[in-house]
Amino acid sequence: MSELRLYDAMAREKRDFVPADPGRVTMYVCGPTVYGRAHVGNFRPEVVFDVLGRVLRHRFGANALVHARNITDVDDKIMAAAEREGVAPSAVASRYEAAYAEDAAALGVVPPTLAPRATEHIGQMIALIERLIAAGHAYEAAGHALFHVPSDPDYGVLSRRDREAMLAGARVEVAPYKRDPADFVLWKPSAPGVIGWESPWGRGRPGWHLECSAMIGAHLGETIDIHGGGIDLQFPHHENELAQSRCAHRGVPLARYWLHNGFLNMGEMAKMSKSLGNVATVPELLAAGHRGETIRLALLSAQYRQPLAWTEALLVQSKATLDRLYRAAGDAPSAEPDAGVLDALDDDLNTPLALARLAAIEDAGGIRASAALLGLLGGSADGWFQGGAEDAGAIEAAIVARLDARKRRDFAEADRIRADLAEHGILLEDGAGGTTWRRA
RNA sequence: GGCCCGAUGGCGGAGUGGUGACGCAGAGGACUGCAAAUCCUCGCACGGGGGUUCGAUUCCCCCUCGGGCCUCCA
Repeated sequence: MSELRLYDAMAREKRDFVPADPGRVTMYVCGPTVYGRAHVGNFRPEVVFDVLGRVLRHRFGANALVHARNITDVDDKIMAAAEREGVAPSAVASRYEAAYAEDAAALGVVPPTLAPRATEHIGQMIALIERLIAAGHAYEAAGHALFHVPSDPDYGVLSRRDREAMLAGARVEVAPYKRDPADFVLWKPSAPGVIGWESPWGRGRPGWHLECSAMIGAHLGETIDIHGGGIDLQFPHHENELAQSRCAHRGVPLARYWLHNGFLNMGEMAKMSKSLGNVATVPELLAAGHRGETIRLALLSAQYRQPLAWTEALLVQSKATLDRLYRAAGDAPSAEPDAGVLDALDDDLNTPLALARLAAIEDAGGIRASAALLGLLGGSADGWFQGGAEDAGAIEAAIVARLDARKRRDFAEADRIRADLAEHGILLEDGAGGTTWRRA
């Protein structure tokens, strides 16, 4: 077996993946702020780290992985949405948390081991701030608690930001109560009537970066193996998270490997969406006739760090690829995964190469087992080709009528029946064992 | 403006200092009443300009274009 190698943003190179404890591999991926329906791009990390989870379980054992993905359920955008709708922020949060789970499930994502919510860890967050203040890394000012960036000589190691350049390019006015322009909020005051919790610094709510540090500490430990998220989160979110945790934990690093997925390039879709006044969400894509597994394959068609051009054509192509794979896999039970596919995934999750090798596998059981590492081909071939079609009985009847016509050599009638079915999205195939049908 | 990443055939996308995977689409053939599926064959692409080198798509520099970040966007 080859070594699993992952590109670590901290080292800026691929490194052999060696967990601190092979019996308990810990992975934390930044999850959604639940203020609205997430679009497909939001699910790239979800699918990518789901594949990584599958690879890790294959390598270290089915129960060896602890995979946490947070839900940010307190945030100004949630409050704004609640305000608009005249409902409680918790109502907005729980609605979109459910929607997120539903969309992720449609893409074949295994629910993470843990899905902690920010609002359920306020106590831990307050305790973390107190530790930071006691250690001289944070201070209180005007009802806020702030992290003092100059107190941390290692600040910036992850994103390698040049402090001067950062300040020069700052687009946002510096709040007057900050001791240093780079200081960031750990806790901020809540006005009466809006969501908030009592704290040593008055009634308020946590800053964005704090929850991840607190929940990682509470559920996974001081140092985790893998920390993941979108490339946009590298700075400031992960940098700040890292600084908070390291400073609160005597300099112990927060994560051993930092992974960031690239963005979907929404060029064409964005244009399409713009004219429709919305963005491409999973339910919209499903309603347009694309299946979750098709969307999943499309999301895996580029290596996760690369940008991926997201287009309608990509979905059409992904569907055709699945047709072929399901046909090749048939009803074979899962066997052993292919070494070539494993090697490709071991090389920093090279999913396009894995897909290429998957296409070359001869043995059906090997196809299924290998596809399972990618979270594909989870269903039966019949389910893929015929599932969801309405009125299978009528289709069967039409097939019988067509066979009868063919026996009479009335090919005009036979072709008319076939064309009629095709108009309803049903394709016929005359094989050696008789005529079968499938959805277009 | 600063920092960072990307640019490969019609499309998606691997990979590499020395004859450029794979998939989808397309073309031709076999098969079929005709199709579909399957099998065989084919298309000969590394953004532009310099440089290093015996040789660059691969390394270096510049340019162009696209994307990300620059305090709460996956």
